[in-house]
Formats: sequence, C-alpha cells, structure tokens
Amino acid sequence: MKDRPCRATVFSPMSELHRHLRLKALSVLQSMGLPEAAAEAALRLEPPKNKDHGDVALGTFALAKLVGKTPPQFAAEFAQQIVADGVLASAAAAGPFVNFKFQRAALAKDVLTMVMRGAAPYGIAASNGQVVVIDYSSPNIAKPFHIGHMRSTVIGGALRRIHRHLGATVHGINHLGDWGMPFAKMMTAYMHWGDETELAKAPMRYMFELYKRYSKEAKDNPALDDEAAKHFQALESGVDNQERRMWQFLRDESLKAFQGPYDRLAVTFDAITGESFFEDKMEAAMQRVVQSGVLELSDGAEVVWLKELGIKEPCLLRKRDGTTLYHTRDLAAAFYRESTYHPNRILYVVGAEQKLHFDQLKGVLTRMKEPIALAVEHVPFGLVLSKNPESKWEKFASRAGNAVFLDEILDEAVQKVRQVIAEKNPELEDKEKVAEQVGVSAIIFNDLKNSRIKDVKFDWETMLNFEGETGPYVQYACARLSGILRKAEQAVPDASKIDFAQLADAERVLLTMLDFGSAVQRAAEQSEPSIVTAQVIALAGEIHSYLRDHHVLGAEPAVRDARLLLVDAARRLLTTGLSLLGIPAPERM
RNA sequence: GCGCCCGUAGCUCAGCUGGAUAGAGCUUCGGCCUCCGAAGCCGAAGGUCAGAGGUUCGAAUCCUCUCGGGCGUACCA
Repeated sequence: MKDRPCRATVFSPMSELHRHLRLKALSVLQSMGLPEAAAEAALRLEPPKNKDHGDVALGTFALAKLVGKTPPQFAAEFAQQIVADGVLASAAAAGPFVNFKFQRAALAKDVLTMVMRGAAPYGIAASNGQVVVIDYSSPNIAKPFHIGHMRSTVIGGALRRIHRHLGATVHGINHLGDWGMPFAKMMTAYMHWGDETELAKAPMRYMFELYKRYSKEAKDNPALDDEAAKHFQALESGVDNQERRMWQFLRDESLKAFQGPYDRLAVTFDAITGESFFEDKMEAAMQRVVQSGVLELSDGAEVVWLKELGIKEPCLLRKRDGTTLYHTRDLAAAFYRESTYHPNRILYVVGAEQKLHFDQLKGVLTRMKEPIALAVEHVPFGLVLSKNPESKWEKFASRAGNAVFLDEILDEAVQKVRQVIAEKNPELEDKEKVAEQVGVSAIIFNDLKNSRIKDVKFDWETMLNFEGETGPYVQYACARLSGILRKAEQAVPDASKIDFAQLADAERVLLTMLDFGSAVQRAAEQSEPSIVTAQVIALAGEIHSYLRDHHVLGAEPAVRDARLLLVDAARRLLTTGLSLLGIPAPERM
C-alpha cells in the first residue's frame, strides 16, 4: 500500500546471445580502461539499420568520448580486441560503428530450443512482479456495440495478453458506461414514446431508435433534458423506483447483447465493474477530496482547479444539482483499483478525444498528492474513419445510416472470406469455422496494424483484399507451415538431435524470431500492440521467402530434420504472436 | 482564441526514442505453380520526410515558428 506505483522497469528479456555479447563487450571495455559503470551506461547495443551490416550494432560515439579518442579509432581498437568464440562469430569496425555477428549454429540453437521449450520471451514469462490494471472496451449500455467500440476492445484485449505474456498480473476491466445522463435520456425517451412489446422484441435496437429520436427532439425541446436530469436524480437517489428497475433491465439486456461481439473478438474481462459499481463509493471519494483541501465551489458546482498543472479547465466533481459526473466515478474507480489491486500501472484505453478528461483525473490525484496519480496512464487511440461519397475520410458511417453494429461489419468480412475459400480452397473442411476465424481476424488485424494514435481508415476495398500486410496473410503462413508438418508424416525431431549448422541459410528467419522478445517488451512499455503486429508480419514474410528456395521434405535427412524444427518453431511463434493479438491460427484455410 | 494530436512514395503506413544508402504493403508494370499451400515469392517504378530556422560530429526523429488536417475546450460520457 505504501509502495509508490512506478513505471514498469521490467526485466528486459535479453536472449542468451545478447547477454553473452554484452558481457564480452563489457570486459573488453574494462580492459581498455573504462570504468564499469560508465561502460555499462554507454554500451548501447542496437539492431543495425541495415541487416547486411550485422546482427547487432554498436555506435561508439559515447564510448570514444569517454576515453578521448575519435569514434572510428575507438571502434577499430575495440573490434580488434573482440575474440570470436562459439557464440560470437565476428566484430567488425565500420567507421564509428562496430558490427557484430553471431555464429549461425549458435543463433539457430538458441532461438529454436527456446521457442520449442516455450521459454520466455517466446513463451509466457514467470511473474515479473508487475500489476497492471487495464480499463478497456467500456461501452455505454443500451446503445449498439459499434465499430467505434471495437478499437478500445481490441487494443485493450491485446495489451492484456501482452502483459500477461511478460509475466505481469493483469486485471482487465470493462468499465461499462451504465450510469449518468445518456441513460437518463434514454429512459426519458422510453417514457414518452416507448412501447413494451416493441422493447421486448429487440431491446437494443429499439432503445437505440428511441435514443436517436430523443436526440432529434431535444434540440427543439430543452425541457426533455430537464426531465432526463430529474430521472437521473431519481436513479441516483438509491431508492428502488421505476428508474432503477428500468436501469437494471437495460443493463442486463445490454450485457447479453455485448457478449456476442466479445465472443467473436475473443475478448474477456476479469471484472465488469461499470460506472454504476461506484455509485456507493463516490461519497467516500468526495470526502477524500474534501479532506485533501483541493475542492472548491465554483458557480455552485464542486470543482478542483488545475491551473498550477497547466490545465485551464477545472475538473468538475459535482454538478449544481448535486449529481455526480463521469469524473467523480473515475476518481472513485481509481481509489477502488488502488486498494483492490495495488497496481503499478492503470491503463485507460480510451479514445484520444478524451485526453483532457484523463489529464484532469491525473491532475486531481496529483493535487491530492495521491501516489496512484503516477500509475494513471491514458492510452489514447484514433478514430475509425470511412470514405464518404466525395472520397474524403470522415467518422465511420454506414451506407444506410449513422451508427453501425459491429456484427454487421464482421459478418460482411466473413462473407468475403467465404467467397475466397470457395475460389481457392473449395475442398476445405470446416469452411464456416475457418471463414469466421479469418474474416473476424482480418478486421482485428486491420485495427491493430498501425500505431493506435492513427485513425483507422476503414474501407471495404482494402478489407476485401487479403494480400500483403493483413491478418489472412499471417494466418496463411501458419497454415502453410502446418501443411508441411502434416505432410512430413513424422514427429518433429527433438532439438538435441539437430545439427544446427544446417540452418545457416535461415539467418533472416532466425534473426526475426530473435527480435520477438524485444518487440513484445516494447509493445507493453508503449501500450502499442502494433509493434507485435509488425513483428508477426515480418516473421511471416521471412518464412514465406525462405520456403521458396529451401524445400523441407525433399532435403537430405540432416537438413530435413533441421528445417522441420525451424518450420515448427516458426509456426509456434507465429501462433503465439497472433494469439497475443487475439487472432487464431487455423491449420488449414 | 487557447490546448493536444497528426503531416514520410499516387494510396495506407513503418522507421525500435539522435546514427550508416529513409523501408514495407496496396496500386501499376514485368517475371515465377510437372517443385512441401500462388491468401505466396522475385524484380521494376515511385521521396524537397509539409515548409523555414535552430541545437551538434550527425536530425524524418529534439527545440522554435509558419502552413495544412483532426480532436478537445466546466455542470454529457
């Protein structure tokens, strides 16, 4: 409880190869007269810009400065003193750089045995002691689960798996929007125009229709908003009244309806504690704010000013009419999460348009001198856009109306996959299952492909095309590898029986596999699943290229065995990578 | 107005926190299925990294300004 939350300083999953290289480099640096600590800090081993240079590169600018030599001079001297061994093949100076190369057999052995053992970072790591709370998806009840909700759901789901993979204890939370004014507006609409039998037929769609009508009519009739505010007050009074019963009904129906998309997207939660969960926790939270002395009255509302933190707009915690706000509930939620989970990080996977909200939340906690303030991290993402008739990008709109149910999008993608299967693999078994797996994955993959802050530009022409950097492309690589293993009609040989020297020609595949750990690590640190997506695309590409010139089944026994192991390992790692994204890897497609 | 984000090939984007000749995919064009899956592979074409200054050995990356686009700006979430 007294532990100050801090940014993840997680153990970096360095491979044995890198560890070996680093130790060796450090000992040479010390023999060259550099103090250990200085050498440690200045020894920045990084991937070379150009793969042809080597496996690992070292820019010697900082190191050279420490000993007062020019970088090229230093690099030459340093490289000369590195002696090749069973792991390290060479160290070559190139101007101010030193390029290292691993022994190919050692590279293959290290990567493949680790992958096959499921050892970290290729498999799930042992506990790293980190606790991460992730708040994602969080749709509003009684509204359709539409394309806009998908981003938070899919990004959050991926982050949850990525942190788990790295050994963190993760609490995935669906902070349902089941409280507040939107719901009260819907209730108002129902009381005016609602029809019980219509509601029973298709609650979600019907309520959405009513909500749209409300939005339209409220423009000319502000009295509706006043009425809604009253309903919200009645709801928040805690009394078992009409409002509460209706709220319960809509919440239950919504959860039922949301389960559809969640199942299809393979997203799960550890807790569904929506805003309503904090109904009885807000007063205590407000007390805490009062006691910290930062709460002020402004125009009858209770606010916290944040000017000293560079935020002009105050954070409103209670309205003039005494009811609470989004902020109040998020504040109560932050306290609850702190005492319940003791997290190092709390990630809020919420659209970029809500940046101010989270700056304010963090700001209030900061002004209150609450340590949990440091753990609060907004993970923003861009909008989903579609092309309008003038072929300009704008907020997603269907051809027919405004909001689009996610199911409709997924169905359309699955339908396209059915066509492709009929064309390319009509004999396939389980066509329906595979179509669902591939179609839904194409949508998910498209969403996780680019940096999350970029808007997702969603057009059917791109989605219809399953070539290049797409979900189906990676799945296809898996299926192809599975096909080879199937046709081998033998068990994949144990790594202990492999002559790894036979895999010298697979260096590009192996080096890409070697990058997996750092990619997952960076994805977690930056809350950026697209790093994993890119990694998986790269590996699929390398293995596709490799298979062109290197046949497996027809090769000499020693070569065949080694390649079978490579194929199996690549398949496993691709499957793992995809699974982090929430994407299955069918054996045939 | 103020704040934040984005601007890299015709289009959609990478570029691992300041390093070597700026890379992919789509599109276009040209090749590759008697050979483990062509949803694939190989090649070609395509660039004033929005613009101008600055910081330094070195800038797409950091700072300042300008332009363009988006989002947000107290009783919604």
